[in-house]
Amino acid sequence: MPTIKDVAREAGVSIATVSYVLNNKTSFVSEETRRQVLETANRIGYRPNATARNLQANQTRLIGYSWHDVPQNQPMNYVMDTFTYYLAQAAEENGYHVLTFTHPRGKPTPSYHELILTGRVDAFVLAGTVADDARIRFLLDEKYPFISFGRSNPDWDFAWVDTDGTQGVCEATRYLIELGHRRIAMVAWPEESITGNYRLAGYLQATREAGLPVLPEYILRGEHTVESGRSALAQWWALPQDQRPTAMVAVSDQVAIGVMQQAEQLGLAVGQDLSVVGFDDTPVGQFLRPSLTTLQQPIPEICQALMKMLGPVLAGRLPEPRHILLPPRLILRDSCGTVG
Amino acid sequence: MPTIKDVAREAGVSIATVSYVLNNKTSFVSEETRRQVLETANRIGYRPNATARNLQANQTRLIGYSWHDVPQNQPMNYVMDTFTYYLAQAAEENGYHVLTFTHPRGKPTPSYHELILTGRVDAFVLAGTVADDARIRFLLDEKYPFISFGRSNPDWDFAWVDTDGTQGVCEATRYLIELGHRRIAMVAWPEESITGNYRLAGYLQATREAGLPVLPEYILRGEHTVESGRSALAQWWALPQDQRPTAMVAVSDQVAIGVMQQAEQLGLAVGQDLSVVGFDDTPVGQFLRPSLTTLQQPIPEICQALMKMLGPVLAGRLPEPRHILLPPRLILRDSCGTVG
DNA sequence: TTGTAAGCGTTATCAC
DNA sequence: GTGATAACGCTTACAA
Repeated sequence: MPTIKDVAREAGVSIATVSYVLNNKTSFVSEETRRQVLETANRIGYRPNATARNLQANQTRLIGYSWHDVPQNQPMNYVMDTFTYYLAQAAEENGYHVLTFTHPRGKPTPSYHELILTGRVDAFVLAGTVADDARIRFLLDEKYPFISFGRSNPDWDFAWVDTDGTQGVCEATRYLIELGHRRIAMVAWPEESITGNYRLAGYLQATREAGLPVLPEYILRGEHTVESGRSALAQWWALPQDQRPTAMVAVSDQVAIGVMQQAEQLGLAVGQDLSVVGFDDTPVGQFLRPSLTTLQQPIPEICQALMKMLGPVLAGRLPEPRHILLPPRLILRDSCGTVG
Repeated sequence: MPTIKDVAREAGVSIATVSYVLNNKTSFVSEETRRQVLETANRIGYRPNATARNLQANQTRLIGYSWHDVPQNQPMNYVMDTFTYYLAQAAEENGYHVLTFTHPRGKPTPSYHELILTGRVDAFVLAGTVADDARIRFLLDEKYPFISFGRSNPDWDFAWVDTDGTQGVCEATRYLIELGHRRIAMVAWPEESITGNYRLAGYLQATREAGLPVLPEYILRGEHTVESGRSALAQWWALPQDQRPTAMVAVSDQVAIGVMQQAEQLGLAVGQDLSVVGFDDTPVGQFLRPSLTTLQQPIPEICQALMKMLGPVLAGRLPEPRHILLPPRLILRDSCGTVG
C-alpha cells in the first residue's frame, strides 16, 4: 500500500504538503502543487490509511452494535435483522461503519466495557431496549456516547428514536372500529415491557375516544410467543357468546399468529368471524391464510434519524430534538373484515 | 483513558517493560516487576488501545462482511441474517470483529476496494456467491484475503465453506421415495445458479439410485419467488392425471410456499394429495398449514469452519482442507405424507 | 533485567 | 506556500 511518504517523494514535495492538499486545507497551497499532488496520489492509487488517521484523531469512525443472542430456529427477529442492515447503510452514508458484537444474554455490559476501554468504537447503538436497561445505565454512568432505538427509563436523559407504538396501535384500533367492531380486545406483553405498554396505550386511547368501554377481561398479557396468542383467544372464547370480542389487536405478529392458529382450531374464519391485527410486518404475515394486517415499523427512517443524532452525541451534547417518535405504517391485508 | 505511559509512571518502570509484561514476553522480566506492573495496570483500569496496536501491527482484527441489499418487505433473508449473527459470534471467539458494509446491487467491488485501500479490514467474508462471482474474481486478483460461504467458479482456487445442497436434497428425495412416492418433481433455480444446480444434482442422484426415470417435464426452473412455485405446480397439474407428480422438492422455502399456495387453489391437501419439501427452514415454515418439511442449513457450524480458515488465509496460504461441505439437516414436519 | 529509541501512517504546529 | 518535526499509543530491536 502506498503511503503519504510515497506520494510526497513521487510528487517532489513534503508529506505535510500532501496532507494539506488531501484534507482540503488547500487555501494556501499553490494551484500547481495542488494539482501535482492530486495527480500523483491518484496515479499511484494512494488512500489515507484509516488506522493511522484514527490514531491521530483519536477516533475510529466505527459504531458498535450488539446483536441479540437468539437460539437458532426460534427466530422472528425480522425487525432486528432489518434494523441492522439499514443501520449499516445509514452509518456508511455518514462516514461510519458498524462493528457488530454479541454478548451473553445475562451480562451485556462487560462486552461494552471492553470495547470502550480498548477504544474500538466511537459510540454505540442500542436496540431492543428494556425498562431500566442495564446497558443504558452503564453507558450513561461511563458517559460514553450512544444512541438508542427504543426507550427505557423516562427519567434517564439520552438520545433515542423509537417507533410510535401508541400511535400505531391507536390507528389500527380505529381502523377496526371503522369496520364496525365494538368489542375489541388486545393481547399485550407483560407489564414490565415498556414497548408493550406503549402499544397498549394506543389501544386504550382509540377505545376511549370512540366511547367504547374498556373491559379488563379484554386485555390479556403474555410473552412474545405464539402460545400467548393461542391462550388469549381460548380465554376469550370461554366468555358467554355475546361478550366475546369480534376483533383483536396483537402486540406482535408472533402473538397474532397464535390467535390465528387458535381461531383455526376453533373453526373460526379469520377476516370474517374474527378480525386480527399484528405488529411488525414479519415476512410470515403475507403467506398466512388469510394474510395478516399489521403495522410496519419505519426502520429505514429510524436509522436515518439515529445517525443524524450521532454528531451531537459524539460532541458530548444531546441532539435537538433529543427524542424522535416515528409512526408505523398500517399494512392492510385480509385478516380484518367488517363485523357481523 | 489511561495509556501505557500512565502505567509506566505509576509503576515506576519504563513503557517497554509494561509492554513486555502485558504481552507475556515476560520470560526475562523479574517476577517482582511483573507483579507490580500487572497490579498497577489493573488498578488504573488500563487496556491497550486497539488503534495504536493495529497501526503498529499493520492489522485491524476486523473482517469485512457485505450485506446483501434488499428492498424492505421483500425479505426472506433469514439465512443471511442468521449467518451474520453467527459470523459475528464466531469472529469474536477468534479475537476478531465483523465490520459490516453495504453495496449497491450492481457494482459491489468499489466498496471492497475502498475498504482494502484504506486498510480498514484484514480480510473479507463473502456470502451469497454466484457463478463467476465478481467479488471473488476481484479479491483473487488483488490477492486480498477472504473466505467464502458459498462456491463459485470451480477453477478458482479459494477457501470456502458451503452447505452440501446435493447431499441435502438427495436425503430429502430419498425420504419421499421411502414414503412411497415414485413420481417426484423438482422446482429448481435458473441454470446460472450454482447453488440451485447443486441442489438439483441431489434430486437427480436420489432419483437415479432408486431406479426412477428422470423426466424432463418433472424439472422446472424459476426464480427465487413464490410465483415460481405456483406456476410449477400449475404446469404439472396440466399433465394427464396419471403423469402428475405426487411429491415435489423445492429449491427453497419461498418456492415451496408457492407450491403450497397453488395447491390450496387447486383444492389439494398438501401432506396427503401432495408432498412438498422446502430448503432453508425459514421461520415461516413452522407457521404454514401444514407446516413445511425442509432442510436446515448448519449456519453456526459454517461460521466456525470459516473462522478456522481465517488464520491460514491471512498468512497468505490456503487452509487445509481448503473446502468444507457441511450437510443440512432434514426437518420433518407435516407437508409430506405417504403416497396414495 | 530494564530502558532508550525507532517506527507504524497520519495530522498539525511551527518555523522558514 | 512549503517543509521539518512532534505527537497519537503501541511494539520491539538494541543498548545499557
